[in-house]
Amino acid sequence: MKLLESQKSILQALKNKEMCIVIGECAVDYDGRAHSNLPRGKRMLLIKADLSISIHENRLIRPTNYMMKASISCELNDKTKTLIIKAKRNNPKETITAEFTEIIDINSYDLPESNDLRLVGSEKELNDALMDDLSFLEAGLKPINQQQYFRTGICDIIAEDAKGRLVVIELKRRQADYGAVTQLKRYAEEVQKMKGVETRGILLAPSIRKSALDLLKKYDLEYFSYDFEIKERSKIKGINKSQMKINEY
Amino acid sequence: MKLLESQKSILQALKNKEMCIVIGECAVDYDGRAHSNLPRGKRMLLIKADLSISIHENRLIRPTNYMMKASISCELNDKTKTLIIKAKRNNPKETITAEFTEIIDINSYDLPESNDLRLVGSEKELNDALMDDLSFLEAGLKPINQQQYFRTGICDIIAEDAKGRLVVIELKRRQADYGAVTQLKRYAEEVQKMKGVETRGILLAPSIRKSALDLLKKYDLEYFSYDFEIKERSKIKGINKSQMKINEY
DNA sequence: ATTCTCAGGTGCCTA
DNA sequence: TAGGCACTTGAGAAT
Repeated sequence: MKLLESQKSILQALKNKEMCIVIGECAVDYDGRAHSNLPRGKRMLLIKADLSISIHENRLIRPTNYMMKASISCELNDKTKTLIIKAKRNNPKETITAEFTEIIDINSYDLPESNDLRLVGSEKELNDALMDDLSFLEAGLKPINQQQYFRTGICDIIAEDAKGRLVVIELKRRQADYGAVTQLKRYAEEVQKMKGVETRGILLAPSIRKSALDLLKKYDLEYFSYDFEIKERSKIKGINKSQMKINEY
Repeated sequence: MKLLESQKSILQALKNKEMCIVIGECAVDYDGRAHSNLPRGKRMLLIKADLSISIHENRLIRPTNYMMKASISCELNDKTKTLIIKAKRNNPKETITAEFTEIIDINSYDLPESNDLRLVGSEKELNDALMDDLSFLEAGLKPINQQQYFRTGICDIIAEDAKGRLVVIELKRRQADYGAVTQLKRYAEEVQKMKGVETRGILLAPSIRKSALDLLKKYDLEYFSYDFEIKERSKIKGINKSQMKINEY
């Protein structure tokens, strides 16, 4: 495929905000937050309407190189007989240079930009489901706040238990790790300090890494496991407190 | 484009391990770790040689739906006059169903699978650069171990300082956050307990979030900032200890 | 196969 | 704009 013709196709696609797919032999350099080099080889370059650009090899889901909200240029180098697609941006300052020695195919498509993926089973949704009925987790538990911003982070749920103690809840949709425990610890401390009231911290997750459980115990926090299912909406099916010997409150 | 013809193209591409790009109007359902639904719309479906599959809208770098190492099938539904591409896998058990009501274009390309991206500036590389000359960080600092596996994680660097104290070093290639501090804290405690020797913990990062620095101080850990540059190899340019008032050792 | 961590993480939201 | 964090995180390395 002629390079001049290719250049015209790409510029046209950019102008029309069409999804543009370039197949060809290229070498790719990236410089910015890191530095990478991809030797000459056959790849697919993808430009989207929002000026995101990515270079895909014939493996993996993630592209080898990528940039969002790029300034994209496409120029011919008459000396080297190559077509050079450059993507640049500031903040962070970075550059992708794809030098095509051969263009195998170019296709552009007018695909309307949309954003209508409906996702069920996110943490946010589980959070809402839990807030609907906290007594499910423990009798007498009443919701106070959700997604409360602290200096040290964002606390999933704050509630009050039957004995009037504050309860900080950190919810995870998958196995809890160290991060989950240290998050909960931070929020529990924050609440304790702010309110000066005895505060419990509960980590709620489908499972927990053994070492994270050790840390949790050390911090005097509690862990409950739970199951959930996802159909039309997320639904919390059951809570199991027996995995951990908890002092009876 | 005829659906029957499309089906043949896709099956052929799968057989030949070609990168296959399908453009068309489709609705996509995902069920597995979560559940998602994408209403009918024009999109690009990408199948690669390693049987990874992804559905891209005309925006963002990441696909709306994706699966790696999938079992991919492609069948006609004569009643609904649709072409159905299904991707399945076990562990985790999940399914993507893309139902095409219209195929706009299909192209397949024989792109050899390769894996030759050379990336400079990874944390691993910076780690190696630092290990080459730890005295750069502090006079008299001697490396003992690198990437040591603990029960609680993997410690970047362990060294011994001029006074014979153990030093645990956590290195970050970008701004240090809570996670970096709690990681370091864990490893420092682990080493302290194992060896029964006074142990210092040093966090080394280009910068640190203010709240993370507060936590670090609370834990009696140290923070040094550093600059690095990435050309052929990563190189640590300088270390600045003055950002924090550190007790003189 | 599980565990663990990095990533040029990306993307979303809110103060 | 920066902070904080979820993500069907993905991807690789080590156990």
